[in-house]
Amino acid sequence: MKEKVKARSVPFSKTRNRHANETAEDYVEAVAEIIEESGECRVLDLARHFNVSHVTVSRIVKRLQDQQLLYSQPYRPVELTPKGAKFAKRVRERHAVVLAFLMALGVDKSSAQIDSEGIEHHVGPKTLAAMKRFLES
Amino acid sequence: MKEKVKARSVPFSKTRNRHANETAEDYVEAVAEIIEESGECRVLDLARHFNVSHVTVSRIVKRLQDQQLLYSQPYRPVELTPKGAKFAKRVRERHAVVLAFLMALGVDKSSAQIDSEGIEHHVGPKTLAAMKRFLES
DNA sequence: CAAAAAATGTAGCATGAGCTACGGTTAATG
DNA sequence: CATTAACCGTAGCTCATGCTACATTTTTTG
Repeated sequence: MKEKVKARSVPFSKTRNRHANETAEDYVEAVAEIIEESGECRVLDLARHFNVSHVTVSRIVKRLQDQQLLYSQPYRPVELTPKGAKFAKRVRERHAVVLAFLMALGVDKSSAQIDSEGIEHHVGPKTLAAMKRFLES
Repeated sequence: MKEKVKARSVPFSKTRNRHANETAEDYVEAVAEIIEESGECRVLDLARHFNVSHVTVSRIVKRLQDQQLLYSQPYRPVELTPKGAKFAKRVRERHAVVLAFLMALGVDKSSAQIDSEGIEHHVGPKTLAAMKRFLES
């Protein structure tokens, strides 16, 4: 007889959850950019953006909709909820700071673009502030 | 009327593989540190280090052994293969540079330690070189 | 406006990383 | 030296992210 599965006690320190949060940041950021560039964001736009199948995208969109970051209806474009738009704004600003910072450090644009996309998720408030100070000097 | 959104010139690598590689970096680095500090590295040392169950550790150790980065026998300490030792050296040096760099930027030690552990995995050769130049000036 | 093309959705599978429960080994110690 | 404690392995579950194959809906077009 199997026992009942107990509830998780510490949900957010673990790698799996951290990665899921990074995915949320990436998707919300991409949705905001694609809407800004082309007026609307389709599932396939995201699939091409992340170089991933549309299936992967639509499952993640569903989860982010459950988290009230995105909104979409079947066969319709993906939109940002107000919560998602605020989240996207923060993420995009942080990304812009990291990118500008790396270039100011002397990293070429191409490398800076690649590295900033990985680094941005791990830049805490203190580090972000330090990068801003550096950019202003 | 919407325009096509083209895929990024340097697309995201597949997230799952990226994460697996980060895990390899983290584990190899931790094994090297633990051996240096206490003479040997047990599965439970790693479990405590990453705040994870021993089951998770032993599965990952098994995979890294298949990749010839680690070596272990049942109920025995985990060791680095020659390949793993070289890998660990590179990873630890990069980590040290990132940590020193953040502190030199003015980030407090505690924040720098936390952020450097996330950032290190995404610091490419060009960015690493730029950080080293900064540290020397 | 019907047929073809494009876009999405669903089913079902793989792998990585997390867990608990349980059992087997090794090391400590009374 | 027999127990106990610590350590480790295996079974079997969840969830997140990948996929292909196939079904459905929307859009384009002949």
